[in-house]
Amino acid sequence: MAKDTTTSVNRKSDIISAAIEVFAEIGYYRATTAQVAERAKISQPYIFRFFPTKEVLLLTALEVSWARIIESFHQVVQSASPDRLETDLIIAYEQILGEYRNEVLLQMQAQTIQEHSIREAMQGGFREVRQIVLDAFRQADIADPEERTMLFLARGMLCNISVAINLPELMET
Amino acid sequence: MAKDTTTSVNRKSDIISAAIEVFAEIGYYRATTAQVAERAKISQPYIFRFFPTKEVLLLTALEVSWARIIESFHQVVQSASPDRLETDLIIAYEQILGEYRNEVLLQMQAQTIQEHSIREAMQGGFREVRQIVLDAFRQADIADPEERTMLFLARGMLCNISVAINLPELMET
DNA sequence: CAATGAAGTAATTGATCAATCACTAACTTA
DNA sequence: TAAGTTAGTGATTGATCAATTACTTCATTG
Repeated sequence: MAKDTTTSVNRKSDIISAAIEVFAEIGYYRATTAQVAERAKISQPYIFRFFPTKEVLLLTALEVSWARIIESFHQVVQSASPDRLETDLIIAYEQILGEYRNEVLLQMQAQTIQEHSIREAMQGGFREVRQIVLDAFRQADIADPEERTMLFLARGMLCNISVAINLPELMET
Repeated sequence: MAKDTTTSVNRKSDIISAAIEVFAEIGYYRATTAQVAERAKISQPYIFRFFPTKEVLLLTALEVSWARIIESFHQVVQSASPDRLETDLIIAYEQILGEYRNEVLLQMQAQTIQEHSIREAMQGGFREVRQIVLDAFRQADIADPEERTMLFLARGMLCNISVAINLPELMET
């Protein structure tokens, strides 16, 4: 059978992509499942064939966004030379911020969502990213790797805010 | 006339305080005006005698939270010696995070709210805090004041996240 | 071709919520 | 004391939304 280009290969990933966009643009609580469905070009009830609740959809979207950062950092750490390590990690993160801005905006929202499953996903994501960076800094014999890791993450979070509220001077040096 | 301790001196500030708590705990969009009213010990409709909309209430709460940080930083800058400046600013911010955690959580939420008035309040708050710190660093002849200001703000934002998602290792060095 | 199942939707529901309305009770002042 | 003002509430409303139900359409297969 020839591939039908009018039909998506994977409806579930369509819904996740739509949810990332709509949740990021409108806010998780204010966004409606009808808006997600419209973006994914399906009917609103069909979302619930793939996700039992709106919250599980958010959780899945969050996991996708963390996986992208973690995978990207793993690749940098594998291939970068020790003296380019931090620079290349910064470049990788800036690329994610440019190409997957909505995933970062979603993570920012999730920082203040109190639901247990969301909190766990955020803790897990931050913990893993921190560990990857810290291990890489140690491997590269960078001095004071804990502080350098903290400052790397801190700059990243300020960069997020600078993008989110459109205030570039926050990152000026 | 003797002060009636069963009656609040200022209902409006009661409502703002209640809103900061409820919005921070539950999330602005998910929190209801009825919950704010309950916390402020008034009826739900009475909120709308003081604030035309829920959004204006959020805006007012945000302005209160920024004013607290700005005032505190102004005091530190006025009284601190140049070599204690950054340390004292950090102490001041940590005290705010301890005593007025909810105001910081509210600001974190507002970072991803797109409404124009909220966005403006966030830009204005960040701009003013950055300017206070930058001016103080320059006055104290701190080297590379722009970068030091950026790193000061960055550490603050990571500290916010560390508190919000309860992951203290994010700030370990 | 009848039966099965996959893919999808229209219509509905029950709950929730911001905002309004209509009202009362207690003060204040001329 | 009558008239007006301030402080406040109960009841309602119109809109919105997550989730469910009951259905349709179409392709496959025995």
